[in-house]
Amino acid sequence: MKILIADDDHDLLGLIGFTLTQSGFAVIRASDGITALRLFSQEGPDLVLLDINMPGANGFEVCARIREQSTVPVMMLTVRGEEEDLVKALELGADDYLNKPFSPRTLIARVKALLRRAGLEAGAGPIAAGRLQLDMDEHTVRVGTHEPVRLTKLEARLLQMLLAHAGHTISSDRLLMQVWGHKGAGDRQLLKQLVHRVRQKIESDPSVPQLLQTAPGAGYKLVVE
Amino acid sequence: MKILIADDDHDLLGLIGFTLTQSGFAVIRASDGITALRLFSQEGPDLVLLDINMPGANGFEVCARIREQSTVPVMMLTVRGEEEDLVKALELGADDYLNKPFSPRTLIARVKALLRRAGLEAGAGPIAAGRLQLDMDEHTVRVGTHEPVRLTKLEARLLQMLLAHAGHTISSDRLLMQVWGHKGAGDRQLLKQLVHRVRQKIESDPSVPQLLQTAPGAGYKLVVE
DNA sequence: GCGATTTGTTACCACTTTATAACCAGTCTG
DNA sequence: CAGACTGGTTATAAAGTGGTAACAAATCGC
Repeated sequence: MKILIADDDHDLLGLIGFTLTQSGFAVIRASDGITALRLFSQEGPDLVLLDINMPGANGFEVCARIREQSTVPVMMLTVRGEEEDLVKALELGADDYLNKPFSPRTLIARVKALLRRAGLEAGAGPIAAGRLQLDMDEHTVRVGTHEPVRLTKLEARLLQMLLAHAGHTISSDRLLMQVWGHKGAGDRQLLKQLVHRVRQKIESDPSVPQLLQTAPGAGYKLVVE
Repeated sequence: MKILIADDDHDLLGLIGFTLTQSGFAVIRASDGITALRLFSQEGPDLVLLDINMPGANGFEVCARIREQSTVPVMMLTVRGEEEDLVKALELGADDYLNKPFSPRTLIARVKALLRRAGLEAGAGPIAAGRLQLDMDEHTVRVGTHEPVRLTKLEARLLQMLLAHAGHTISSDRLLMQVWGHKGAGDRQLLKQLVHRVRQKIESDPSVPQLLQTAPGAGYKLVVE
């Protein structure tokens, strides 16, 4: 599990890096925003820790840029009391924040919680629910005993979200956010299309969905018998 | 999602209550510490907002008592600069704090972030009162052992409000405000219609309401035996 | 760079939900 | 008692939602 840390405070960078390494994470360090963005594209980390005050490009800019291309979990490091910064960060799509100063214990707990929420903790191997088996590595689903079906990136991500909460309805807004990131918020058409395409692939009769059902006015859910 | 607010400043209590209600939370209000603790046991809220300075029992005491029996997320309202208070609150088990004064936008952002962190944002399951079971995720109600009935957004919202204060009459004005927001205020027809439609769905004989009853001249209430 | 795949955009239709209006019966009030 | 008001009902118009198709734009693999 790779984590990118960006902070211009060298001591803090060292401390955070050490703490995370001790807990078994692979750590990538950046001491300014530009470097952070370069390393992000280059390394594709599973989680990003951003200080707001940085030279080069500040935390907001980096967060916004990352959100343009990815839905990776982002945690911001904030200075206690800077309310405006905090709200701005959350609205830009940051998933959580951590007030400085913080204890290593807190850091680990929050990082783990965030990874868990993003459904990334388990890692390898296919996830299953009911008659569905999703393999995120191969980008395939298998329905019952049928042959595995190839999925596109977005289709896989949608199914991942639905599968992670199998049996429960997930709101359209939430799906939009999780699949497309911050930018996609509000565009229902995207979701309509994606659902349509996924149904073509996994339903035996796409016009009468048995697995990926609509909860009118609410969202979609994966039915597991 | 139920939130308990405790603050002795009546104006602030009103503002916070209104803000949260607008965002779809069910709000329980207390203006002193003793009341807060009583309502906590009684209502079992999903998040607690505590002012530190309160008559009865102050925020610290309330927070400590709550922590004896629950791990519910607690957010403290603090006065900027009172570092001592802040540290004490966090040591007592508060999960976050908010400096006064704060904007409604900040409040919402922080409350949501805290709920997210606590892993409560998604399906906290259906809320129940009497023979009614309301599932806000799926937008359905179940009356007794009948099949669940689908609700529209507004219907669900109305029932959420009534259910959150089951057994108590809620004034028409308040319902209008909470379901439609600012703009709907004053239009009784909207509410008449909505009540009518909800009764068609949940009452066995809609012309003789057993559950959603009228309090003439006052408002409506949900009867729980 | 080229063809194939994937993703985004626009449009249309059927259907549901919400808003608006009108009518009726009962109650309250001067 | 008349007139104003309230709440319930019905009918209809306006707005919104979800499914589908066709096509354009972007991206990927070679």
